[in-house]
Amino acid sequence: MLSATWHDLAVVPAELRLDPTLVCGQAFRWKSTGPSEWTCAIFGHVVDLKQTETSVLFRSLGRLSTATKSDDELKSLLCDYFQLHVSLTGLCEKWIEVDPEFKGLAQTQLGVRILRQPVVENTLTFIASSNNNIKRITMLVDKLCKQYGVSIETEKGAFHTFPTIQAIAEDSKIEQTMKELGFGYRAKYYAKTIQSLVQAGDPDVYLESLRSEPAEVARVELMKLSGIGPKVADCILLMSLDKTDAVPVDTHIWQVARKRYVGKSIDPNSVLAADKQERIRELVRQLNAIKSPSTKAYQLAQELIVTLFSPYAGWAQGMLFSDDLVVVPVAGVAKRKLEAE
DNA sequence: AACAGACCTTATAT
DNA sequence: AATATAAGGTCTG
Repeated sequence: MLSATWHDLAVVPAELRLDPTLVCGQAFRWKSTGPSEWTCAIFGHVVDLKQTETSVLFRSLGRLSTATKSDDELKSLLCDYFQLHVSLTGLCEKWIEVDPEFKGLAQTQLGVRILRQPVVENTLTFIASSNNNIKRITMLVDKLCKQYGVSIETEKGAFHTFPTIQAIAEDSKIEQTMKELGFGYRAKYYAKTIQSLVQAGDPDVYLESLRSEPAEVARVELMKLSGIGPKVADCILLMSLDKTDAVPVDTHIWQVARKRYVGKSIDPNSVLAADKQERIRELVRQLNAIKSPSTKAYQLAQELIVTLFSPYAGWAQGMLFSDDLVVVPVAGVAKRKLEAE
């Protein structure tokens, strides 16, 4: 079989670097298939990506009969997925004006973007993320796809699509199946969430309709689903529902916020309005007073990051989070900086 | 409204 | 080698 030819996504490395973007804990299905090469079954295709010195290339290694044949259409799907209409370098410039210390991140984490992922995939994936680690989340998502997804054969082997809600719903014993796959107590969350999504009509239509709702409304709706609390809801808002100011706060981002801003004074040259500067001082004071993680502590960290980096605070969080991870090349497993220290 | 405790499973630390 | 701790939290009481 003749290999498909590469096409150019036309994006410079400063705007998109695949390696950190695809392993920084927002997407869990891209497989490293070569130096600076990544492969995943998505949009009905097995998409192959390759980072070059000047751009990112893509090609389709195979597809479902229902998927588009057009390279241009696939290209526009990928441009949308990587949200290439957003200028990351432009955002970084703004963030540095507010917080000069962001300059370091703008160098080491440049090219780390927030993806715009299919809502169903993101929702189901992040239910597996609670009280869990990236390595096992990756493994579980892979098992989910192999269990309920569709296999597409390629020259690089078989890749499985992310399953539809309907495909999972056909299983009359979801909880039992997923327990056997290793999901543990989260299996019950899935059984419940799948059930309520099916009852709501077309799950894709419903979940995507949340894109046009205000963030607060969508957040409340998401949290009605079993296994989705405030943190996971914020992940879905940010990574699927276009809420660029949604800032998922976990134990690490809370620590990062404390470490970066407690005890630091606001830069005199900051372009932030006076009332925001005052609010930040107050938030930092309160953040300093709370020594252990709690709902309140997380809310403070969240408001602090939003106040600093709005209207794309979630994107700034993405770089803060990625910075807190260090990739161990040998195992290919993401490990925490703080752990290593 | 706020706050413990429990919780599947796996890997790493002690 | 047995045991504790932590992992992108959520649910329950």
